[in-house]
Amino acid sequence: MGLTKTEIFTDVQNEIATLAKAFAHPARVAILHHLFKTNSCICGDLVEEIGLAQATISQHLKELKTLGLIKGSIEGTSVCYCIDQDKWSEMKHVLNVFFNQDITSNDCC
Amino acid sequence: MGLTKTEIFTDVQNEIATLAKAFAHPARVAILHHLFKTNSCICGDLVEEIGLAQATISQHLKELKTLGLIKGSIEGTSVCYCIDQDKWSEMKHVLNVFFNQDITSNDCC
DNA sequence: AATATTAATCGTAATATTGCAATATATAAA
DNA sequence: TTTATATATTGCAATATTACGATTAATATT
Repeated sequence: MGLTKTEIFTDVQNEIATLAKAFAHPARVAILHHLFKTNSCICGDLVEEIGLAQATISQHLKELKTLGLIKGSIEGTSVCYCIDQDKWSEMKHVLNVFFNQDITSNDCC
Repeated sequence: MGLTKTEIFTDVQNEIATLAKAFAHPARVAILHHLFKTNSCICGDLVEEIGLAQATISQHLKELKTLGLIKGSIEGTSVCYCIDQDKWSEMKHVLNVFFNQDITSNDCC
């Protein structure tokens, strides 16, 4: 099928999955890495930096933008992208709550 | 294509993407939620708990097991699954290093 | 206005993922 | 040994994702 049955899961479960999907492709991880490293707004450099076609990078940027993790502002003919710090913090919080479930659990097998 | 070009990314980038994929589907998040909540080893209850077919749950369990995040031990006819605490901690560390890149960066647009 | 530059979008091909019925396997119980 | 129970595997069908060339759109430059 390939169709996730989102309706049978909780909102939190769906949110975690949606956020995780952002990092589930190395190209998007690389884009975020680069945006952090340069600490400035990058645009077409990403195409050069990462070895993928412009259309592909643009598509990955769109996914990250749709999620709200990055934002872009037009500067002349180019677009300046950067991390959305607020959304990034929010994402970290949601995922950390999930990741830190283990603090009270024990091994059992 | 649908074929990720893993060779053009760093090992860390690929590792982050691979780990994130584990959480990129709500069914796997639900499985992990349940394994934590019961704090004991669950097997076929997951099929009942989550509303997916046995074959589907089994497939998701396999993915989590392949990644090493969970482990299963045979107990009679059933299989007892639980979180692999060591691998879980390792995963948290890798992802947190990635998530905490933001502490030194500023907004720029 | 004409041209160059940059990024988004469209269309398409190929691979991946999700889900399930059916079947296989393996152990427990009778 | 037969039967029941539980899980894994196989074989699809359908949808999603990845990637890219070509095109479009929008602004800058000349």
